[in-house]
Amino acid sequence: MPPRKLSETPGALAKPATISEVALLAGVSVGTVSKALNGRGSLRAETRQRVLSAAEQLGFQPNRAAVTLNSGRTYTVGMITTDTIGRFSIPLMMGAEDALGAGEMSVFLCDARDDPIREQYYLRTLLSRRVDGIIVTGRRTQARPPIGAGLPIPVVYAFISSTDPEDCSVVPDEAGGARTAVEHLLATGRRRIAHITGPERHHSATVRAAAAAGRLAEAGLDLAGAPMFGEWSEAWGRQAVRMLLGAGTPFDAVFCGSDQIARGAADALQAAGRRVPGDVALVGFDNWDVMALGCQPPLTSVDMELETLGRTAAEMLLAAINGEPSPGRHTRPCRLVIRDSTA
Amino acid sequence: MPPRKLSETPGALAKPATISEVALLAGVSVGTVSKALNGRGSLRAETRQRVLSAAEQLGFQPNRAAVTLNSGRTYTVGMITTDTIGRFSIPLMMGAEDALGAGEMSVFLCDARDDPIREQYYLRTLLSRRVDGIIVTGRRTQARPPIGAGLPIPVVYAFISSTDPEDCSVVPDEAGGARTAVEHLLATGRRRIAHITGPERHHSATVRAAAAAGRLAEAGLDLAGAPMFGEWSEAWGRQAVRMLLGAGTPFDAVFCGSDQIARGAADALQAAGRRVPGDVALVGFDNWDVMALGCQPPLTSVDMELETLGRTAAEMLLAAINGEPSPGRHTRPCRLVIRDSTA
DNA sequence: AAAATTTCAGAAACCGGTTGCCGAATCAAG
DNA sequence: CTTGATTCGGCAACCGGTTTCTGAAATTTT
Repeated sequence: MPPRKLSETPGALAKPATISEVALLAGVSVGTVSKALNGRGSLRAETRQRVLSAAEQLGFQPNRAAVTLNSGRTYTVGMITTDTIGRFSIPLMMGAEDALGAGEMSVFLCDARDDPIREQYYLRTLLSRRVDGIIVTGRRTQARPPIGAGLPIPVVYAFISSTDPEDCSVVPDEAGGARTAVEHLLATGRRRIAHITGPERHHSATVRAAAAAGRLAEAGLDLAGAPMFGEWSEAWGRQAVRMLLGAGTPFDAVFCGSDQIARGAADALQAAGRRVPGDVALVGFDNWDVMALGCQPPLTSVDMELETLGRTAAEMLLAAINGEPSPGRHTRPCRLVIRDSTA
Repeated sequence: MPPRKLSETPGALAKPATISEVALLAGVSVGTVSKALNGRGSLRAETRQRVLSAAEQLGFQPNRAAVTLNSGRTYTVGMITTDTIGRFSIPLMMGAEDALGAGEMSVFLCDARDDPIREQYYLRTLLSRRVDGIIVTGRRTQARPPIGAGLPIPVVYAFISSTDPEDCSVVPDEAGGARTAVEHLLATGRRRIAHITGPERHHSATVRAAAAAGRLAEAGLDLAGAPMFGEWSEAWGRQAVRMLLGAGTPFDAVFCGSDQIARGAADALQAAGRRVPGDVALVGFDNWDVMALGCQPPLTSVDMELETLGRTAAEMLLAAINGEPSPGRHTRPCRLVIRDSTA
């Protein structure tokens, strides 16, 4: 039998075949077709085969709307990114989409763009479409109010988390990542470690700074100078290093709150004649390939394993849909990727 | 009336209300409810109001599967990214999602990951879900074979294009962008312009290189040396500049095929003691903010306006769904963003 | 050969909405 | 007061599948 085309009339917009057309062609009733295609009931092997080839001949694909109407299941989930789709959302989404696709689930993409009105609009849309569940993601790990109360379907927060401790959230262990970074610097013999990071109002910045200082304290050490809060930009990395050099504080390593900051720091250090990693070791955060690899030398960095995080969130959502919820906040470890900037 | 919750029993997974529950509460038949909510038929104002408040009280949202079943419309489109979701796909997707959301359409996200099998799987899934249309995107502008023949629904290619000239494709005018870049360099007095770009097998690289050389020829000039094909990386940008300097070819500007290459070039130029833009002006391509703004000095760059491109593709798809297809290849202009690297 | 059992496929209800048609109630005209 | 026109809401078919129930035909048992 030759491979079937999706339509007998290429170029024309043919209507998809329905089950009754298959029934007609096979000379049976629609109920029989349904049983044959789904392996239900008891049918003669010859009948089943006749139905199967009729279905194949017509390129029959069951109308999911009709299936949904009986089963109540849509095999569909919504993914809401509370802020704009960006660098952090992508690996999350890819991991989630991959895990959901393997479970035969399709994903509705909703970009709320930091607008609560858009967010509620999307929520209503998804509920009207009777999605089986919802994944909420965002650019920041900060906790946020639940997207809705008493929803008829399970919700999982990924990267971002919900302020309701009963909600299921999957977040990276940023504190653990920061501790690992500091441990690595200590292990390579550094003792005067400075910290340059993002805005103090950002949860990630304060958590990482506190964890870094905490790990140093365990070793009987302090940060070289106070943590330097600024922005998540290369320009701030450059500026902070110049301030550090100007202040005369001795330091042999800088742990940065992001790879962008670290890259700016690397540039400013080299401009000032300090060698990396000879004079100063450098650790970044995010393991963003274009930054970490584009930097000279390539950056050691903390990877939050966002794709795994997204996958985990999706798996938890699937479990919740199947009646096995995982309430509460779940942290997942970060991974230190060692490159030349600390070699 | 107090604002309604989505459910009367927060915490529990309440089933969504159906139209017959609304009918029961309002004391009318389901047909009447449908007419009241959709403004059809002729109803007494009092009856309509009674139905509306009953619906609101129950938080009624019509089951889209049921609506789909009799209208045949799903108000849903599929978006297939042929390769991994990345830097180029994101603005495209955001633009498309925005335009579609305004048209009350929901978007299915499908990441084919460069795998033809995944691609066909997603295509079948989308057809089974009876999406109203499909947008195909990809990382490269290169033409690709149509995703399917004789499909029952319209398809629009965005950024990427189809080899079938009858298919609707929306692509950036890369050649025009390259010409504009060269024109800008000429206008600022540069005459010896080198070109560093990506792999020769990439459509984008050859098109841009040819357009740049063509525009120079119109001015009676040649490129400074042959176009340098390599990779889309900073490392290649650095290496190519060193080669250029080593060869002794005089040049006062470099037009780069990407912002990453341009940034590498900037670093290598400065390391060799050439000032940007004093000695050498630099133009990138893509206008990728983190690269163009992180670079010192900030990069002049060609913006392909991908978000607009995505929006246009979505609008063409909506038109096609409404019976007004726009067959053929549609190019959209690029925009030159001028910054300090050519000031 | 008649009765009991098993096999297999069709009829019909159902999921949750939409819509055309029809009849009851209301009102104006004769 | 009867007739005719109009308003308004219910009934039922329909969209495209799934599933239960039922009964005819085929098979086995006595």
